[in-house]
Amino acid sequence: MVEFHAQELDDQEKRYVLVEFPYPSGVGLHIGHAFSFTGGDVYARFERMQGKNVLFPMGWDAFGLPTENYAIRTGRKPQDVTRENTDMFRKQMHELGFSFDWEREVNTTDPSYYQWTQWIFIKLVEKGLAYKSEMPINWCPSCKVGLANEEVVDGHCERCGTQTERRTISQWVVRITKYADRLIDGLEQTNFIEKVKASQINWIGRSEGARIKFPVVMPGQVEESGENLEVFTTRPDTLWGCTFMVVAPEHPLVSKVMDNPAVADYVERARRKSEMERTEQTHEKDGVFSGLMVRHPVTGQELPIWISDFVLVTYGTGAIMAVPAHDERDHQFATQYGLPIVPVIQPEEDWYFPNAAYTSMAGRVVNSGPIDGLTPAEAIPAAVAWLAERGIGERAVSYHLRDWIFSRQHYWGEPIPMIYCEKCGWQTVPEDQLPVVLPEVEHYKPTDTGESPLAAITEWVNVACPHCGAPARRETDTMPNWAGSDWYFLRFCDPHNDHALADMEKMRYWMPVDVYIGGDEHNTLHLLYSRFIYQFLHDLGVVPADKPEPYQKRLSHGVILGPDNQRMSKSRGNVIVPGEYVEKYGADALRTYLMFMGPYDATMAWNERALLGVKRFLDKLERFVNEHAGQGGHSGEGVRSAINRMGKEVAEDTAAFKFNTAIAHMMETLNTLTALVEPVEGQGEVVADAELRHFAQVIAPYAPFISDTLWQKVGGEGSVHHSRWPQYDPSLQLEEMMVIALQVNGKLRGTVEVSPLATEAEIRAKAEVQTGVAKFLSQGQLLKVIYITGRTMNFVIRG
RNA sequence: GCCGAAGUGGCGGAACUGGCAGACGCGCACGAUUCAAAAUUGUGUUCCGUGAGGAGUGAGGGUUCGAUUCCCUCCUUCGGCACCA
Repeated sequence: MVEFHAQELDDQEKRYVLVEFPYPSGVGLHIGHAFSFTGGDVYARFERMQGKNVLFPMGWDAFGLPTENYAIRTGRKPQDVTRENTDMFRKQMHELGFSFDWEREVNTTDPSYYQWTQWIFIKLVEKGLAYKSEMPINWCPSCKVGLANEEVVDGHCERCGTQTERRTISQWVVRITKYADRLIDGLEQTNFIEKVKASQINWIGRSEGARIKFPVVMPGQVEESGENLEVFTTRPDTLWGCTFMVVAPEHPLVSKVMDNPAVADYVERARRKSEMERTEQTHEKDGVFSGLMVRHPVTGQELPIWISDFVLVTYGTGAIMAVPAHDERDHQFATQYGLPIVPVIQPEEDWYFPNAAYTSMAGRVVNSGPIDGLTPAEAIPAAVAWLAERGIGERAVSYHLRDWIFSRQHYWGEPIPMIYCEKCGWQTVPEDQLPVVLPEVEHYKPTDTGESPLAAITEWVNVACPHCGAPARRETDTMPNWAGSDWYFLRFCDPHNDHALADMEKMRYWMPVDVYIGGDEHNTLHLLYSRFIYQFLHDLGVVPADKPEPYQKRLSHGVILGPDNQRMSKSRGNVIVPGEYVEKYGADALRTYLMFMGPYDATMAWNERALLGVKRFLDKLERFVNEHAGQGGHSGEGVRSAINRMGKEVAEDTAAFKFNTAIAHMMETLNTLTALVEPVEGQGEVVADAELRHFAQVIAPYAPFISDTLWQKVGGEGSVHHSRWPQYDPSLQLEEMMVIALQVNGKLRGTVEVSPLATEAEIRAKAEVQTGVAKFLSQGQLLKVIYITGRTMNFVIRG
């Protein structure tokens, strides 16, 4: 098999083609891998044949729970399991003919790799972007382990199915929210498809509005306590319609009234509710009056503060001003507890407020002092300005995006390179002591305390404080799965560097990734996290200053369903394993079929009959080449023009990732050739080796194995994969006749065959005598004739 | 609810910036080859109609000589987010 390596700092044009590196699971490559990698491989091979210097790397995102679980279950070392799995994946990738540059293979579990993952974390700490905080986690009482959100399925532990609960433990948190605006703005410099941009923007969830202070009045008192309840709202124009306040059960103010048994009871019930129940949209809003009041900062009215878990402590300030006339949730709550509803927007249509909230932005503001008469859109900035002048409120922005919990209580991940000293607090591990190597041990079972299994390894945990030398302890949590994949595209530029994550000049040459192929499931989190880390590294000055974004283009490949049109799963028994089909039909047939199934980004069902059809095509091509190889002489005109056109069409489609139509063109061309060589009155057209070589080249990216065999059979030198794509010759197409569609009043009435050199008048003369057309022309008055070059002639008549 | 994508034969899907709708493949039908079957191979295959012809790209309107393509109104499906104030 031919090997492929990217050239270092070459003066050729570069192309960095990246497919998401896989998690090497124990079951081997699945069909989804085969599908997405084949797309990347076809494109990479095609670009090489266009003369580009292509970087098409592969590696392993090998930290992760399945390996850890498997290791725990079987008592084996995750390191060994990973090695076996990656060996299997690599072998299967070879069988499928993927042209990865294996000299650049990386593995996130390799200490020489995660040294730099740890280095990035240290930089985050140094820049104040990572901090330790008490954060709630999902806890599985059966596995005795903290779970990441993605490990909780419908409120249950992904591994054992036990219902999870929430616990609060101290964790490392990364301030991704600081980059929220940059992560939105940076999208403008990419050409991701709309879907991907939208999901990123959606996830960040930026909303503009105001923060407003409401002075708190303690129970039984008339005077304000001096304390303020601050709320965030996107509708400051409705402030005058606020009739009560609601705070989340976890809001600090609530602790002051916990001696109220009704409050204590409600807070306890809310705490026990699972995340599922709390976010269930349909669940009834219940709450409890706190006994506290606020003074409306504008009207001076006293308003009650309620406690309810429909208000989230994690968003805004954890407290809201309720405007039941103009917010559905507030309306529902007010109706339930008989709280007043005061409209302050006059709707354009009839509206009966006790029935529903009027949330539209159409209408006029009323009963609102300084902003009366304005439309809500005008009133929002006016209200903010008015409040700001009086020190009551100010413009504010809020995000759905939350800071990123970076700790995992697992063994099989990158150790977080931090040391805790009683005297000095948290210290980063000095850079020259990186990597902090994950110790290989016999027992890496989870502990009862919720700590990572690493906590049990005292000889590893106990260490001198890097600052004062006193006895200290290592952080025993590890990093999340995302950590290693946040920056791997940089490492591919320079995978063996031991002084830096990658050499600046090499990154300058290769970055950004030109095309990044991956699944929809990574369009939000992985893409956001890795863009954030890249932007952070950009601020550090360790990646090229003129490249603010890591990925130029993002392509999300589709999904292959089982033959039953359902998602593949073991339980359904509809799983398709690529290896089986490589054996049965060959890698070329499987690859070509996968690319032929439909658009690259579509969801499509597996169909073995259709695969057989592709196999038939390849066999037919092989037979055709064998029959015609070494004939000598020159190909006929029809043959030359068909092959010439195919080269152009396949190139255009492949470059645009329209693999299905590219293959259709090849099939069509083979059908044409078969017809052309058929003897008509004695002699069919000749097919010379030169044209057969072109065919081998054009199919080479799709069917790398047989194309090379065919190439050599028809006199190709070396490997077809090192050859240059056949040149398109426009002059060959000039000899072909054109078929012009003839219309009368836009309806097809016939066709006429003309030379490409024919003038409009000549075509018209031929067309007018065409029976289908002539019939109509004689019946009516000709108004005008519209000719679209090379396509249509339309006769507009009346009568 | 918000955001995004998409509705074309029996099926997967083609159709460049408005210009022959159904390329290519699957399936199906009939034929060739075969003792027979498989494999291979030929022809046909949007629907209605014997035919001339007519209808037709989710539904309804519009613009245009001409609309799968552009505009408006609606319907449906899929995907993401969602008590986010």
